[in-house]
Amino acid sequence: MRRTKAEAEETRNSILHAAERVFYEKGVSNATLDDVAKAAGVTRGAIYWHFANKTDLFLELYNSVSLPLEDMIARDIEQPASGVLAFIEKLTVDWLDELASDEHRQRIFTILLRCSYGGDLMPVLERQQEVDDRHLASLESAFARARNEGHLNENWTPHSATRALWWMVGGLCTEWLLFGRRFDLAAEGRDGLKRLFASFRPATIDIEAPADVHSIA
Amino acid sequence: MRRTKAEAEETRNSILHAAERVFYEKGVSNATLDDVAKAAGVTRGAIYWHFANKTDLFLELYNSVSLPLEDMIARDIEQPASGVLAFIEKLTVDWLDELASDEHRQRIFTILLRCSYGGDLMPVLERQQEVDDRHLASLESAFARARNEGHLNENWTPHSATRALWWMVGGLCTEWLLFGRRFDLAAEGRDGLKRLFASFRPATIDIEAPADVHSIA
DNA sequence: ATTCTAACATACACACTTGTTTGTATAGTT
DNA sequence: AACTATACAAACAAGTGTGTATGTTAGAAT
Repeated sequence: MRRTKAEAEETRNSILHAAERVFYEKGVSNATLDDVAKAAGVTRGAIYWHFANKTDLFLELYNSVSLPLEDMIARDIEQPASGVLAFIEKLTVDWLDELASDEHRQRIFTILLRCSYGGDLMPVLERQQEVDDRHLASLESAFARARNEGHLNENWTPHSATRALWWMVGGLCTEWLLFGRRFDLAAEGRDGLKRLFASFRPATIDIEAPADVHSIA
Repeated sequence: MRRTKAEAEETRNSILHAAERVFYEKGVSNATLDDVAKAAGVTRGAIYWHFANKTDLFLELYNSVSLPLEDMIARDIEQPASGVLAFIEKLTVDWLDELASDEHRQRIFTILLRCSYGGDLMPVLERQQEVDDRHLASLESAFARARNEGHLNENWTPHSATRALWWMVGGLCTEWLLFGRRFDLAAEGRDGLKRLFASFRPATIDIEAPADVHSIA
C-alpha cells in the first residue's frame, strides 16, 4: 500500500488535524493514539511512521500553529509615534478578532491551556514563556515610547499598562476558551479594550472635538 | 487493623492532602491512585474505602476547599455607598494576599486550571461557572451602585468595569499560578488594581489635595 | 467473653495503552 | 524488469492502572 509522497504528506496532515480535534475533545493525556488514528482514518502504524510517539505528535502539532502575533508586534517599532496607543489597541483587537474567527487556533490554545506540562512537555512551557516574555518586552517598550511622547496617562507606567493589558486579554481569552465561549469575544474584547485604552490616554480636555458626549450611548 | 473513628478521619484527611500534592505535581489524569496512596502512607484499599474512585476523590478534594470570596462579596451590600469602589478594591487586594500566602489554595486552583474537565468532571465545571456567575452579578451590582452615586467614571459602565476587573485578576492569577509564580503576586496585583481603580473613579479635580504629583515617583 | 463489623491491606482479574515487530503492496529507481 | 525503500496495516509483547474480591485485625456492641 505504498502511497505517493503527496498522499503520505496528506495522511500526515490528516493525522495532525485529527490529533487537534481529539486532543481538544478528550485532553492530551486522556486521548489515545488509537483515538487519533481512528479519527484520521488510519491505524496506529501510520502515526508511529510519521511521529516518534504521542509527545512528538503533540510537539509537531504545537509547532504547526503560526504565531503571527510576533510579526504584528515587531512592526510596531516602525509605526508613527503619535498613534502608538491606537496602534496597540488595534493590534490587540485584530488579534482577538482573528482568534474569534479561527477555530483552529481556538482549539490549539484550549489544548495548551488544559494540558499539564508535566515531565516531557516542559520544552513547550519554556518556549511559551520565552515567547510571552518577548511580547511583553515589545509591548512595554511601545508603552514607554508613548509615555515619552506624553501620550500615556500619569496613572499608568509602561510596566503597569503592559501588565494590565496582558492580564486582561489573557483573562478574557482564558474564560472564553475554557468556559464554552459563552459571550461574544470580539465585541466584549473590543469594548473592554476601548475603555482600558481610554484610561491609558492622558485626560486631555478635548479642545477640537465637539462636546456631544451623550451620542456615544 | 481496625482504627478508631478519629484515626479513620485522620487517614481520610491524609489521603485528601496527599491527593492535593500528587494531583498538583503530576496532574489529575496522570496521577495514579497508587501514587496518592503511597504519598499518604496507605494502600489503595484505604482510598477505595473512603472514596468511590478517583473522580470522587477529586470532587471531595474540590468540595473541601472553602470559598470565602462568596461571603466577602456578600457583605458589600451592607457597606457604605460612599466607598464602594474602595471596598471592592480592598476586597480584591485582600483576596490576592490570601491566595499569595495560602499554598493550599494555590495548589487547588492550579489543579483546577490544569485539569481537563472531560467527561466525568463536568459537574465541577458547571459548579464553578455558577459560582463565577454569582460573583460577577454581585460585583456588577456593586459597580452599579457606585455609578448611581456618581462614583464611577463615565468611561466605564458597571458591566465593563466588572469584566475588566474580573479578567485582569483572572489573568494575573492564571499567569502567576501556571507559570511558576515568577513575580510578586500581592505587590503586582496591588499596583495594577490601584491604577485600574484610579481609572474607575471620576476624574474629579482634586480641590483639597496638594498638587505634588511628582512625589509619587 | 464473644460476636460483629469498621477500616483497612493484599491479591487478582481485566481492560487498556504503548512500543515494537512483522508483513505487504506499491512508488520510485536503475 | 527487477530491486529497494517507502508507507503503512496487523499482530504481538509487555507494562500499567483500575476495580473488586478476599483476607485480617482490632474497636465496639451485647
